[in-house]
Amino acid sequence: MVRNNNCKDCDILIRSIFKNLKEEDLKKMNLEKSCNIYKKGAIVYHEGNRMNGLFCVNSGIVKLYKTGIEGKEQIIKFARRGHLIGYRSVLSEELACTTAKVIEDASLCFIPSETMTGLLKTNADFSFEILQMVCRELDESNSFLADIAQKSVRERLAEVLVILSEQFELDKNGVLQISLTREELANIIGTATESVIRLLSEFKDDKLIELQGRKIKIINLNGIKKTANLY
Amino acid sequence: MVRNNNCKDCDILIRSIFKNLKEEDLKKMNLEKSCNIYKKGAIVYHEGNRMNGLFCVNSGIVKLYKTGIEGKEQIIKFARRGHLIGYRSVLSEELACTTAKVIEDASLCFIPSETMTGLLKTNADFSFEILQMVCRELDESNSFLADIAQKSVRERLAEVLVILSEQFELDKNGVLQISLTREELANIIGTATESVIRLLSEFKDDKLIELQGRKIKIINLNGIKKTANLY
DNA sequence: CGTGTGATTGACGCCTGTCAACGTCTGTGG
DNA sequence: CCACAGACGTTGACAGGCGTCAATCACACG
Repeated sequence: MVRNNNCKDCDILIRSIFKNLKEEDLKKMNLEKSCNIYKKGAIVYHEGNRMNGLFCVNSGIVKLYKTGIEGKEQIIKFARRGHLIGYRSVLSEELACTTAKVIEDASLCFIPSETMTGLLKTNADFSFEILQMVCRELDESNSFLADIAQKSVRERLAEVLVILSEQFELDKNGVLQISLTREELANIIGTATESVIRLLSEFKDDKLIELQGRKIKIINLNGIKKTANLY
Repeated sequence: MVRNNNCKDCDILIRSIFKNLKEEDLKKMNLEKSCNIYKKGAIVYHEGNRMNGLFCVNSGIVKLYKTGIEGKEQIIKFARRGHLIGYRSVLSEELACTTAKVIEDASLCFIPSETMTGLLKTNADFSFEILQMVCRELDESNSFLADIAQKSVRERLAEVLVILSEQFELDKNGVLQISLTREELANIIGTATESVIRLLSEFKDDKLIELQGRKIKIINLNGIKKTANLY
């Protein structure tokens, strides 16, 4: 199932990282890209794959993770509307170092390596934009590293709730708009599933959240921030 | 104390990240940069500082760290010959997110922001080179994140020994060519100083290493890799 | 020789991972 | 419509890894 939207009409391309593309760049990109629908559970690419392009997320959510000891997955990031995925391998010309799995039906645009590198070579503003994006990700990664290394599991879980509610917003009832299994929550912060379960129900007892299956309702965000040790 | 070496004669500039600079770029850089000596213990820049340039390490070792809970430092990286530091803040136009402290007398070249951004705007190859560097760092950070999150303190310490012996080589006797306090080792892997001390002496008992003060002699690298759970 | 920083060691106990059993829900096939 | 399998969630028991606290030692420096 292939949908070739016109890049000129794509508000993601126009606004975000691609906002510095000129008319002719957009035209070229439009011809060379291709847009696909991915169902929940689909693997976009696997760790170790040779990549010949990168993806831009139109809609849906894609989970990026590394496979660690004994197959345990370490979640690196949830990519959503406007995010690029797989660019690292294209740019550093290495094999994919993460796996990308769809956790909410997604529409992704595929941009071939040559298109990307062509843009980078000819458009300094675009290039700088990408550079800034990678720098921001680098800082996020380092910050999270420090948290994982220094905080208790309890603090980390609370912090993840804060981060997720910033990234995915809450609906009118305060329910977090991303649905994760307890195991996935555990794989973000590097702990056991059972620990997540126990801590979540402690948070519930503390009136910080309410739980209805995978739905997490944020009741007391400041309280959560406090238990996360964030100022 | 200022030393203005000529960039043309600097083998770091010629070889590494700057290898794609043209004659005229080098000349310009030579005029605009300045080279300083920093003594052990000196702070190059502080977390939160506004940066108006970045540094290239000529010699010595600079420790980059973030300050976390209750002032506990989380070491992100040891920068050495040929490495750039402080570039992230310059590129993403944000305040410094790490502190850079000299742990071995160092000579650093300061490159003003405008010089750097000028090069990025006009030299696509250079720009791409920088992009690749940041991508590599990003992957390193993510990989280390996964390790910290999933491995035991024992495994992490062993892994750090492996990484350090790759980055800083061993002298003819197998002694690691970087001198760190137990606390610094602890601050790399996110544990308590006492744990590092105990584990190091266990490693010694297991004939993996020998200790003479801060000197760590690697005896059985494969054994260390095994306890680090690396293949 | 006093002071300070770093290294060591021991005691203690909590946090957290592991194992196991069981409950719940959903989808599938008979 | 029911039975069953499989994935996920929950709870309890238990041990041990690792953090914390405190005391002591080693060494360098003014």
